[in-house]
Amino acid sequence: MPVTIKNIAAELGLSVSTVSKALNDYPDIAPQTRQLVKETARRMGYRASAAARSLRTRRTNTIGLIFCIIDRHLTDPYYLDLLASIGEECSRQGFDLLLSVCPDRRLERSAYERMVDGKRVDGMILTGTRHGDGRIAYLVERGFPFVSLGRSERDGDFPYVDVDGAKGINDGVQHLIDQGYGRIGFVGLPPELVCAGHRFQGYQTTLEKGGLGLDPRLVTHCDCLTQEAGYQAMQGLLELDEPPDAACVCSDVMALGAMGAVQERGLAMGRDFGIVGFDDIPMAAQVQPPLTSIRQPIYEVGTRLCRMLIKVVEGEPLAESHVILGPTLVIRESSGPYQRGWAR
Amino acid sequence: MPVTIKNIAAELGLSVSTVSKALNDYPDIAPQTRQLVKETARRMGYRASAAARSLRTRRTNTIGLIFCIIDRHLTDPYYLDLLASIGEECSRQGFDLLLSVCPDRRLERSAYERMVDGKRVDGMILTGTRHGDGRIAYLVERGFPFVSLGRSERDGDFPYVDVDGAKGINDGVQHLIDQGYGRIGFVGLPPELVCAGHRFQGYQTTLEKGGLGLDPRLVTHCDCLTQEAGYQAMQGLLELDEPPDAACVCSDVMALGAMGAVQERGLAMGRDFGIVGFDDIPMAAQVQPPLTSIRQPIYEVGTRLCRMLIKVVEGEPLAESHVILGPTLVIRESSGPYQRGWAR
DNA sequence: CTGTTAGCGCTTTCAT
DNA sequence: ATGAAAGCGCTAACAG
Repeated sequence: MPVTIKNIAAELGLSVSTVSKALNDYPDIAPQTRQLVKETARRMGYRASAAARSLRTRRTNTIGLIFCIIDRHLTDPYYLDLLASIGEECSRQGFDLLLSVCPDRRLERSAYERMVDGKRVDGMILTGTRHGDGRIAYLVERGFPFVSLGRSERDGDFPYVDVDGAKGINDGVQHLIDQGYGRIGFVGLPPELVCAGHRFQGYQTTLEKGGLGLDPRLVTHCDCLTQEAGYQAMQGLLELDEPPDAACVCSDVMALGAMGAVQERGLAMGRDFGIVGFDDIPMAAQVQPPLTSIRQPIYEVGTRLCRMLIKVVEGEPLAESHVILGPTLVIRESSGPYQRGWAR
Repeated sequence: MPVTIKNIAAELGLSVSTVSKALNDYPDIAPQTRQLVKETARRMGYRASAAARSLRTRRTNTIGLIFCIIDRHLTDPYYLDLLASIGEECSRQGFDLLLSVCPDRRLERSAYERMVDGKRVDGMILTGTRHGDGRIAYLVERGFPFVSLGRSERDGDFPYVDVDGAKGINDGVQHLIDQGYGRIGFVGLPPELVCAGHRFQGYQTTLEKGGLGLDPRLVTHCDCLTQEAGYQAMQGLLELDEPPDAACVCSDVMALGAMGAVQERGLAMGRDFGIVGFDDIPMAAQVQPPLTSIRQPIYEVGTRLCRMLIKVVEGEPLAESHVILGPTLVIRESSGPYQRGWAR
């Protein structure tokens, strides 16, 4: 039998409203009464009913997160860190995290409706903004608080945290150029993702800056962020008449697949062929050869997203609502100095 | 302005109860009325308020999951699959998943109280049962529905799904023996975990069965499931006067660290020294040499846990409440046939 | 078949 | 400083 505010009131011969006020630190309650009530509550093992409170206050102290697992297969370790960082920050702030894993893009909309219209959460965190993102349109239309990981076309409308993908790829491509690679391919993210474009821009700009023309045949992308897709994409590049001698691959998981394709051809990774990945997942340091990768400060991203959202939910002003964090190039052996024909 | 049942009633000139019943498919409602109500609800964009409904029905349609990230550092990919499988099954069944990431064991209790006593969830999924597990005691005492991933001392009290760790380790150790390794070490899980004991038993039994005595100096464990801990543990084993020539390591993440320690000594993995890991995380297939590992059917575990819990919550009987699933040995190169002194 | 009524547990005016 | 009362949105007896 759960103990309610009413039980406490009865126990103490007080009214429920007094008890409620005491518990919530209202000023117009005698200090001793407050003390007494709080103690009794603890003694009786009282916990406010989340449903009742939320019905009354229209606040749930919960934030929502929906992962649509096709969009990036949930196996990507990237997501674990994101989740851990968001979860930890939530917990520090006394918030809960309502997570929905949606196995199909067609169910995504209704997952959002469940959370938002069903008033299960106070705010949402969006990840992986897309071009013409229906989720953003929906949330903006509803006037529902949210923050996103990633910019979009509707920049002014909402707060976001993003990682500077152009800068990241720039560093990666420049590094490949510096290592002597001259024909650098690009394996991009699914084009529907807004960040896919930023990264491509970084590629394009850096090639031009480095005096290497952009050969469109060297540009490809994956439709999902899996190793298999990376493998296929790299296969495609290697089968060209004039294949690349290096590639920037926009996710480490994809890059692992790409490395497989390269090695399968008997090319020596980091000599005949250079690869730079993106994300710097733990596995990057473990594979053979270790994968050079563009590290996202994902823990900080998650923490800041969460903090910003809670501020928005509580009606506090945001110091900065559009945050762009810098990635870091982590150099390992997959991008060693080019030694043409080393393996032959 | 959110649309409520009352608005629909007003719109249609019906009573709220009729609308409610129509929406919830009560039998005593005229088919046409039901139809009309449902249509209007959709047209007006109605979504039942989760709080109101849950206050009334005492059901939240939400299940709870708390990760205490020291117990197994959340970076372990194992957790992603578990989460994905639980999340997906939840979503299929129309349930939400309330996740709490608790950064400190001391906060664990209050995380449970928030969810359970605050009636935020209908049931809980526990992972990583421990000896004298306070969480189990608490939930049993409260009479709160839960299922656990892993057995415990209080077996009869609650439903669980577990993986047969003894069998898994048995297969792994036997495989090492078959490959010609004769001095097989053991790097165990934190001893507080119930499954740590099962796995050790598997080790012990198999050694005896194989006629190899158990040398206690070859048995060690990690206090947390990180690569670093695995590295340290293996260091310890290799520094012995008579070091092992192989080891069974109870988690792949730990095993990766262990491999590092082995290779650092100039030993050839899979020739001088054999390693078998546990979990079969994706990285296992990617490292050099690929890691032989005992695969847990983690996706099935998650799905079944979720299904069982929902049954319990809905008061349906469980066909089987104690499920033990079999692991599978996935043989790769880290446990190649022993070739003493190959590297020298 | 439909409507009336009561109340889930809590917060919040407004009186006292 | 405390209490009475209303009501958040919904469901579930019970009448009609």
